[in-house]
Amino acid sequence: MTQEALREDLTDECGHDGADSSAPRDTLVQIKENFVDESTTIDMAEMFKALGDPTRVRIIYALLQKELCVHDVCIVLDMTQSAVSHQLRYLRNTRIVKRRKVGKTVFYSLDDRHVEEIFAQTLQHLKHG
Amino acid sequence: MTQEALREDLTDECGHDGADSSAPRDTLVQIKENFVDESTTIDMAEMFKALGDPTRVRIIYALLQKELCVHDVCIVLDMTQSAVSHQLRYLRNTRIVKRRKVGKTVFYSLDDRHVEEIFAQTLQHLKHG
DNA sequence: ATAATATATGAGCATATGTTCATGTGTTAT
DNA sequence: ATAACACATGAACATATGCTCATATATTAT
Repeated sequence: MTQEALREDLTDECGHDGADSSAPRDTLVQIKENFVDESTTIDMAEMFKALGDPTRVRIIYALLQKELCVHDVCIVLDMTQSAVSHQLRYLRNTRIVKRRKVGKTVFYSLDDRHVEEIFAQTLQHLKHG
Repeated sequence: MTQEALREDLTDECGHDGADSSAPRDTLVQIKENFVDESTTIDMAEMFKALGDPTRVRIIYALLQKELCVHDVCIVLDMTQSAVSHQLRYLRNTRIVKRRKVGKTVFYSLDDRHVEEIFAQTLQHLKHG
């Protein structure tokens, strides 16, 4: 998208008449251009959504400590096998966890070292607040 | 909660008969004990949930670059004032953004340096995948 | 005071989410 | 082959979410 096109696109959608915005229009155009592409924005939101549930947070906390089979996750979280399995699938689709099958048992573990960092940063944020 | 009580609590909820779990029971007890407290778990999930929406991700991206008034966020995101205002409130309640009022204008900015780190880590995760 | 501007918010609605329940699939044991 | 076990999954249901619409609040200008 050209800078021209973006400029045209900056018509007002806010129910204002556009007489004044506190930042100069060029600055706003610049901010819009500096965005990562839309698909990445959506992917980031998907990633955070995957982490944005207490059950999934607890699963990740467990897997941070040790690779576990579905059965053991059920025990640690005290939840039904179905609920846990659904959530593990969710986390697998987001590439947060991975599987390893041994006979009829499926072991889950974290698929990414970044998750640990993200958790650490978030804990810092919560303490700071 | 004592270790005894936890051990008692580890009855099977998964529709299994508990004959075998791949990790020894003591290990599972240990994993359960190493959890951060439940309220922190919930807070973390709340935090991620706040980041887990494309609109809010875009707002944060904008504010990462520059403090902006509500009106300007509307322009940059091309969304209605109401929708933006609702989302800003959400982010404010989660302490991700803060307000600064000047006359009738309200400027929003990020309330926490950790958010930038979390975003960076998450982008790394997405590239890795 | 009246109007205009900037933002905030409650209600309503369509869609998404998380769990349960029932059942399916794949593996091991007898 | 049959049963038992470990896990996966579709349907259904209650609740949560994100937007729109209308309206409220607060500040500034005339």
